[in-house]
Amino acid sequence: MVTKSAPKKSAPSGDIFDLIGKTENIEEAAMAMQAMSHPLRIKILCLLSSGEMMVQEIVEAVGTTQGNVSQHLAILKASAMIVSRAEGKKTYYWIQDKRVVKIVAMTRDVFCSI
Amino acid sequence: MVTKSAPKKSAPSGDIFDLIGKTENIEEAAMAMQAMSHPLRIKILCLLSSGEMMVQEIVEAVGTTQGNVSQHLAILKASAMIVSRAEGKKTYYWIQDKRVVKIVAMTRDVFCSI
DNA sequence: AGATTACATTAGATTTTGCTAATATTAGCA
DNA sequence: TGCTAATATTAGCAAAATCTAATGTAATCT
Repeated sequence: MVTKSAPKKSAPSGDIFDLIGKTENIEEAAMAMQAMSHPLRIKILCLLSSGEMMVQEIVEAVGTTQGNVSQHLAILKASAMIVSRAEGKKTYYWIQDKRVVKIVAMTRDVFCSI
Repeated sequence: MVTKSAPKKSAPSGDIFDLIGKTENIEEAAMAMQAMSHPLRIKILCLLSSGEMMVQEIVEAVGTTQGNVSQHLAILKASAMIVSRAEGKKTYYWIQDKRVVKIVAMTRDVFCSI
């Protein structure tokens, strides 16, 4: 995840299409997409779109085992989709960059028919 | 891919975040993400972002075998990322819904550091 | 300290994905 | 018709992803 405190893109215009056509970063983009390309992980991202949650809450919301949820949370965290904070026995996860939510929402908007 | 000739979303406000929180369509969104989550397929989408191309052009641009490119094109087409038109021996592929390009561009923008 | 709660990690089996190499198909041309 | 060009499809294998079930770890409580 790139913080926007300093300009990072090659073209400074701010146009989101600036990167298209370049062949750099393709691998990173593919890895990010892959982190999002699982129903359970998308569900977790949607849950976290309204704020932070602890693991047990996520487990109850998605309906699978705690171990499995931890695995998926680890994948999302490794790709910088989410961040976490430990508080006693509990760990809270949340989405730092709201653009992640926007990417998921756009994808649902474009590809889902309901 | 949902054409926008009629309202399809549950809330008519047009807000892209309307879908977040709902659990429908998660599978479809995950499948769409998965179709995009390969470096070669992202590269193809970026190539097609500036207009249609025939297979041989794509093969030359991405540097792999023709069979492999056809396989990836088939995956993109099956998920409605791209469409195609046969013209004699040639087949042209293109992106119909520019929001696909936007999703890819946003992902690169958010997750790539250059 | 011992028990419990909340979470992370691991191993192993299964499924899916992706590549290569070969073959099929279809259109146009000599 | 036979040949070539453009693309699609298939089989088989290697690698990656995913799940289940079990175990590890650290914090809290009695």
